[in-house]
Amino acid sequence: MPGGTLEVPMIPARNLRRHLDTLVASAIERAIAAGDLPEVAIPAETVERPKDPSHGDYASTAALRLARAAMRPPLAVAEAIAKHLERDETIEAPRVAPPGFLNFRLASTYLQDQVDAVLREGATFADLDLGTGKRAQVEFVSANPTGPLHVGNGRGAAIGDTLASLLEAAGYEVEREYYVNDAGTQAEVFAETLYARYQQLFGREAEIPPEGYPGAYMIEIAEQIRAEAGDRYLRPPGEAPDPELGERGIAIMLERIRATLERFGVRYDRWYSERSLYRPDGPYEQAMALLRERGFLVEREGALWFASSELGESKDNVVVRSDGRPTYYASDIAYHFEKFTERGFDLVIDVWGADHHGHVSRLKTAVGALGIDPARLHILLYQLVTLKRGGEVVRLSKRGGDIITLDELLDEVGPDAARFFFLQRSPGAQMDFDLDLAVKQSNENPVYYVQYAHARLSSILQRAAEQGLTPEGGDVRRLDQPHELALVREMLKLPEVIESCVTTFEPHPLPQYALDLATAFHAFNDAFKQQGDPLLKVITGDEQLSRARLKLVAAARIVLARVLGLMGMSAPDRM
RNA sequence: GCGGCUGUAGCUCAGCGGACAGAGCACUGGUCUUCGGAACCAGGUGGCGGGGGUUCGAAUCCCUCCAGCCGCGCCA
Repeated sequence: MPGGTLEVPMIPARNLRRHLDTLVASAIERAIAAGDLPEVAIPAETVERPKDPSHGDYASTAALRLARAAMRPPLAVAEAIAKHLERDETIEAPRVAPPGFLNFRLASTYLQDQVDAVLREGATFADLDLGTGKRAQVEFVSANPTGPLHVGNGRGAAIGDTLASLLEAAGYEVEREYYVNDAGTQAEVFAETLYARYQQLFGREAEIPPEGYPGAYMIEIAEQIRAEAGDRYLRPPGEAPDPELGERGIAIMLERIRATLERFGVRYDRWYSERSLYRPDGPYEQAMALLRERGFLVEREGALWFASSELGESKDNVVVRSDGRPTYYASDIAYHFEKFTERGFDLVIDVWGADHHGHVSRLKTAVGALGIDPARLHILLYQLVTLKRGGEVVRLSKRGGDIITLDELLDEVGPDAARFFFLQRSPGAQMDFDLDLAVKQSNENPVYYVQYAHARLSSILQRAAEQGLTPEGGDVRRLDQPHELALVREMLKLPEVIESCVTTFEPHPLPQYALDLATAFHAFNDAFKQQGDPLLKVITGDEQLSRARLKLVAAARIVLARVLGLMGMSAPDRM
């Protein structure tokens, strides 16, 4: 640190946009005070990133928005704002561009200083404080433990897990949860199917129920139980199965699901049993009591209904069937009641397959009826996945039980590529998963392009270290080449990318950003080849310059590793 | 029938009120005796499903039509 000079706290990259917004707003105020602009309301948040980098790093549309109220041409308004704009260390002089934009370019010295800032912040670079002090829960996958996870569940897993990581980066304290449907009809049918397969192993005639699970995995589970417990669950013909058999089967299925997810890089903080909602004086009883108290429960046709039509829903919905058993809807109400009250999450995110979208509004209505602000619940829907191979759609037939499992996908393309491809598309878009492209270990595959950049970064640092060269003592002011500054510019976008992902609850900008960052690095790294100038290499004869560039390399590596980490992908040092 | 999602470059998809519409793949032509070529540079490609409207400005908002998918059980 240079001594003697006044230390002004540097504007961190994560606050740049807001900082520029403030600069523009106060410039407008001063312009008004000076009589260069008439009295007008000051627009908020006018600064954005222009699509075209030649327009600068940021641009304000304030003049375009004010023109009408100010009764002046937008260009004149822009000039007036520019005239009064206070400059600081972050930007160069703003430029006015037709039809009335105010364009900002980050100052080279600011960019250079950010390299040191990244090195100082390390893995916490790009952390935000949006969620500081708040607790969030992300519940995802939550597939019925009645069969193996399929490819669609993989999409939900990638989205949910990455969203959780993004929330953590934004300062939230996050819990990842899997809701286990171990109660209800599906679990019963599963148990019946399992008992049928189990009996078959002992040579009995037994048929799986019409709506049962025909997949071969049910035979495997039955075999596993026979191997562990012999004929303990065999009952006289015609009798209902031992409830413990079903439980044991579900436990086995769940363990398989857990192993698949682990392989995919997903770890849960909690596996929440649906059945546990029904404990005495538990969430189910409490939630229903509260709804009854508030007059939202009505008995009709022998069943108990939630009077959701009074609350704007298209119809009422059954919560307790006429046979006395609660519906899944009742479970979900109780489950969410428990999330908000007993566990006190500030924010709850459910990641669901789009086939459940009809349930979204109903659940939010119920949450509201329980006195909880429905805005605290965000339900993220993702569309179905189609697999493609050789340009042909891989047909998925659920009937025959020959779905493509997530395990099979992981066998074929590996977790890193699978996650990258799942994350690339916005959740709302149906996606085609191109197996051919995902498997390719070549430049055609964006996954390797990104990871390769990380490996190259690592390799440079290592090679330098072998020559006794480290970033230590490098002077970032030596970083003045266009490719160097372009790389820094790209690095500084990460906090904004994270903020955007978190506020929209959608992680899909991450892969594109990873690609952009990798591109900026590759261009920087190969500039010397392109320009035929060996002095542009990181490791040159100029030791001080080398150290400065090693700082840039080390900082870029930190940022790229962070992005890969957020996506749940590995950041290899060699490939 | 009602409701939701989707329709953007040859393919897969971003962009969702602002500056000539972008990325990856595919395609074409170059670079470099390579700090790892799984690299770099350059190039063409569409005017955003059709129509109407709002706006200084629309792929982005509104209306309508068309197409695909999903939902509308005392299944989850």
